[in-house]
Amino acid sequence: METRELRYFIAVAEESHVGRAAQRLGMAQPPLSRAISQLERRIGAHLFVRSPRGMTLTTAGETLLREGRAALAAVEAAERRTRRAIVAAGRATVVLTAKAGASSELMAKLLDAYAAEPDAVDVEVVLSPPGHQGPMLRDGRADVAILHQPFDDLSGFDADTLCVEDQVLIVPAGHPVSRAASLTVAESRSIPDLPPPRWPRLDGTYPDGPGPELRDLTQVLQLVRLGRAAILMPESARVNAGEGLAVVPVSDAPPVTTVIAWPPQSVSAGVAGLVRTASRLYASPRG
Amino acid sequence: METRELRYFIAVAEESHVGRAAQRLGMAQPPLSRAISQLERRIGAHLFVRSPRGMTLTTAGETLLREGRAALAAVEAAERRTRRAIVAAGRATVVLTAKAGASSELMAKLLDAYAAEPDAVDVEVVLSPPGHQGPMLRDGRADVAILHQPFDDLSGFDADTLCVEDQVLIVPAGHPVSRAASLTVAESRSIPDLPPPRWPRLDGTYPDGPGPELRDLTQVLQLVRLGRAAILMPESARVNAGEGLAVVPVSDAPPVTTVIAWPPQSVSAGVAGLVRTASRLYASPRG
DNA sequence: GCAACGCGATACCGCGCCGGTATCACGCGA
DNA sequence: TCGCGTGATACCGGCGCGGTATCGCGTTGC
Repeated sequence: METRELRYFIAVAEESHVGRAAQRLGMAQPPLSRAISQLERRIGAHLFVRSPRGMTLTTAGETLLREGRAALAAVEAAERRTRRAIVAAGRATVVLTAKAGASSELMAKLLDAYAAEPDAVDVEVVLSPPGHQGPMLRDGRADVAILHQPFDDLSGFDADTLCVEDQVLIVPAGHPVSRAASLTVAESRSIPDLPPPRWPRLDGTYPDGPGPELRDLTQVLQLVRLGRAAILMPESARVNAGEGLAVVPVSDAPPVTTVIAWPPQSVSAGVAGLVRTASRLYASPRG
Repeated sequence: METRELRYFIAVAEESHVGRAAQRLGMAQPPLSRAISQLERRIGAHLFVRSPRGMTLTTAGETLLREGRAALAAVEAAERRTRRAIVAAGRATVVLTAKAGASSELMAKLLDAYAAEPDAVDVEVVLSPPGHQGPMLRDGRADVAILHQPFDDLSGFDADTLCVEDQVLIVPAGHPVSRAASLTVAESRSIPDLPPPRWPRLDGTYPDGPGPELRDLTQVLQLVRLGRAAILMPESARVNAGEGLAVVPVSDAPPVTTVIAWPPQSVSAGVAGLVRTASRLYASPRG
């Protein structure tokens, strides 16, 4: 199977409509229709059931969609990382991605310690909204990531645990809720004038809701200070908090585990060194 | 990048020689040469350094070889699993692979328990030599596997622990070594007339050495009875041992952990059910 | 009940790309 | 210096991809 066929199949499967898929792929409908038929003939299975309303996946088709997405991501990851492996000024580079604004103290310590290593390579840090790190690691935009359990999906990655923390609700100082002894997660989500902020989805759009649209931690702390939002965060965020903020314990919030994760088939010297440094600093290997 | 290009690249990288790679691919040398040049131009990096002795990988090339092998395996896995997902007689099938002959009691229990589930699908069991299970899971010849730490590479798989056992050396009854109170691994490998057996590599060939060539546990136990070999195995193998065999503890052999493993992007209903049953029976999830 | 619409499939065509043969350029060893 | 082995280039033929035009068919609307 060629990646071209896989791309075509995924487009049709996602659109459930050959015409729209063709449009998305920038081609005409008939060749796409034919390509899908050829793929079905080569695989030896019907991938879609045709109806006058469009195309629906069969069981085999669902399998190919699930597996094919991962496979296509792997191919694109291989290409991206190869392109990035071109030695720039005699020195390779590693791309590390993390939640924007979070765990800044931990990351500063890690990067400083790694930079002091004799064989350290340059580390490019890419900060992105929560939940975007896993996909970046999977499709090769990053080589190594700081992830957070239980929020991020670690499946397919190797990982070392860096730290475990409880979560607290950060609210504007002086707000009535700041005097509460403790809250539940459900309560923290339904404070009338302090809606939880909204983070962008993978495609960059935002879910509906009353909360403000955000991209990083600086923005959210500013909004909390302005009395426009409340946010559930690991305790360590308190050190960045400063004036104008108060902290309320949340009784039933799960503890959050910060890990350093990497795709196992992608251990360049840079990634290995970075992980080794992290393990040395935080010493509690897992994977 | 197309999988055709990836296959060509991997062949040339592995052969370090365009001509031999072309022969292996069943094509002439010039188009392969051109395809590699095109790939390099499209990626924007030199993947090989050309010498009059052949082709050597650059750093970028090494990255593409490492990542590309995994990516190609993922594509082939997608295709194989799709082909297998064709509903056969109204019933899907799951392929489970395990070391030939080993852990038969555990597997029998697992398969019986699963077959009793209301929504169980057919399970095809594929027994293969030690070390072949991981690759089969990676390239889609199997959906779920019984693996053994620390021998098998679990990276990229999700897994649940089933049991942990110590290892013992199985020797012919009456052999002088059977009267030893305990041995080290090094000692167990160097008993003059009882060489460790040889298992096939992934390509089916055997490493050099004095020991007999084997493919499954039945063969090895027979050979041990005949006084031709000694083998290091988990304790549970004793139950299959029967007459003519003796067991010697091995002091420094690492304990072996039996796990059920599966590729995270490939959780069909059958795999999920099988894993659920295994966890229920052995209850010690690992992630 | 019939016409119009929307869906995917088919027919046909042209061109680009892939793979083939023949040959070249070049470094190395005899 | 010549021959050998390496990969690269030149050129050609055919397959396959993608394009336009059109069909078959089921659904929907009046």
